[in-house]
Amino acid sequence: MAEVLDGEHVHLTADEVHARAVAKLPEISRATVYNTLGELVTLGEVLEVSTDQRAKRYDPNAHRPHHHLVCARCGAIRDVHPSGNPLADLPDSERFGFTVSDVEVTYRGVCPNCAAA
Amino acid sequence: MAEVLDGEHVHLTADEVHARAVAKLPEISRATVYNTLGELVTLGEVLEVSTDQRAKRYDPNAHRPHHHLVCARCGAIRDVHPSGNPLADLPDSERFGFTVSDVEVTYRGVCPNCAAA
DNA sequence: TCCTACATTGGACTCAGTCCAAGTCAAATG
DNA sequence: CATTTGACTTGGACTGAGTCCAATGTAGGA
Repeated sequence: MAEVLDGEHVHLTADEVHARAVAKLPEISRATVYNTLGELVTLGEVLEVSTDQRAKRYDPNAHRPHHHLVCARCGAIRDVHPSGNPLADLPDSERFGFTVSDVEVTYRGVCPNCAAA
Repeated sequence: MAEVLDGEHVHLTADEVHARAVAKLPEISRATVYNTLGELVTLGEVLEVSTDQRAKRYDPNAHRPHHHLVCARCGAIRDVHPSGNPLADLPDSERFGFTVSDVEVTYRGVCPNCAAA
């Protein structure tokens, strides 16, 4: 089942993952897809991305740290590798006692497609 | 109705906003709260924050640019003002033709409360 | 006073995600 | 080989957040 996501450099919703899974295992249920995605997420194999859209998206590219560029109109997502490490930009005085383990940077804008339309 | 959010430096869900609104205008409906929140968002008076939780949260502090520190356990949110400007860290070559207008940085970690528990 | 325009209501609806009892299968055991 | 056990899967019901819309209420203008 993991193969469904593998090699895809796109960011699918759970339903899209389900649709693809069905192509290979016609009997597979949504519950199983959610279970498996959940596992993959806790294993760190896959990343959950919550955009402004309703549905979460799943990012198979969990191994290379990267950020996301989201189109505010159509919701398209691109991976992006900025320079700089925003974690370093957060001084202790701004941590309020939190144990900060992760940063997630989301750039918002309008993609070329939507800008043209 | 805007007053409900005003002065609150917390990040309420729409339902919490509704609950507070009811305290002042007992007849107010959820639909109205969503309408008003939507307007405030497009006016730029209020910020929508999507965490990993299911419900979006609304941030009344839209005027000072800031980022968020989210507790992965309890979902608590704190405003945070890091140094540095991550927009500048995104070279043109990583913009893929997008018109990038905004960055949103979310630090994830565990808050002191949850760490203690 | 009556009309019109518009915001508000409440309730039905959608959609993503979760839950759970029942079913299925395969490996382990007798 | 037959049976038990345990883990995985199923499908369908359920929940919670958000949206939609027809009906109602209200304010202001003629």
